[in-house]
Amino acid sequence: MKITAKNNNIVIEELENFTLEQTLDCGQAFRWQAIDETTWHGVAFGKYLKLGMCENILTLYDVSLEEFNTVWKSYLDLERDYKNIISILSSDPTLKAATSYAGGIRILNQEPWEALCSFIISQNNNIPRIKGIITRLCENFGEEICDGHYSFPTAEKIASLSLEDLAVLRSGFRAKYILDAAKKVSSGEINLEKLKTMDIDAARNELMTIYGVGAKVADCALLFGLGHIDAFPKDVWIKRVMERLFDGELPSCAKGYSGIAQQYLFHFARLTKLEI
DNA sequence: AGCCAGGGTCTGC
DNA sequence: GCAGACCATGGC
Repeated sequence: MKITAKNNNIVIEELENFTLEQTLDCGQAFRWQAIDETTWHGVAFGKYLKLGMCENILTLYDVSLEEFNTVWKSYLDLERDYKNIISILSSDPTLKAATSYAGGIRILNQEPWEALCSFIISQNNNIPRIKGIITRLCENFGEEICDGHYSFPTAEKIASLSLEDLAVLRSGFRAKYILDAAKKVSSGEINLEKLKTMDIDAARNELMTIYGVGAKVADCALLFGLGHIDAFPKDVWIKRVMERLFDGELPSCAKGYSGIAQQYLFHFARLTKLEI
């Protein structure tokens, strides 16, 4: 991986195990849109980003080296050695097959509150509708960053709202869960930053004190927002995978990387519908 | 048209 | 501890 700054852009060459479509549209984040075949844009950490990829060259448009180093390098998980992880996972034939379908996925390091709130919305829901609800959440209660692009609203902002205010989301029974999470986070009753360094089981237990947060939603927050790379969220697809392909348990080679394995398997399962 | 969706809570055994 | 009803909404 070779990083250079030119013409207000950041250009990353020799980047392997990364594709925009798989990373930005694999169901781990819900706010990225394709502009054309090679270009995507969206908002994270309150900043708008447009990025494009041709061959194995990634370009982040209109980004300073400082912004890249402090925000996007970590967000896109560019420093993790996925090549090595894939080779470790590949000692199991099923995981190897999954990585061959989904080898361009990176686990995004999202903002803790955005990840938690997004996956509360995700429960018993489908990805297109999740995206719609989150779009309305940001457009109604976030800040406009540049034309038509909004930040994810803070927990404080949402905590100041009522259930009636949230009706515009059309999020159904999830609205009361969103409110409770926002209140617990904004009051400091739950300190998301602290959960990053906490033992994963203790952190999960704290998250599950939120009304409407069970093990699966908690594990998504841990994996996608709190840096717990060994969290293993079990949604309906992963449950099918575990039953049909693994006899209930992940192979031992996935130890320490179960979150990454999980995302490869999720993408693989949805893509193939397990009709394999 | 009806099943399903990156589930969780509550109730009743 | 565990199965089953129920929860809102809309994508396909």
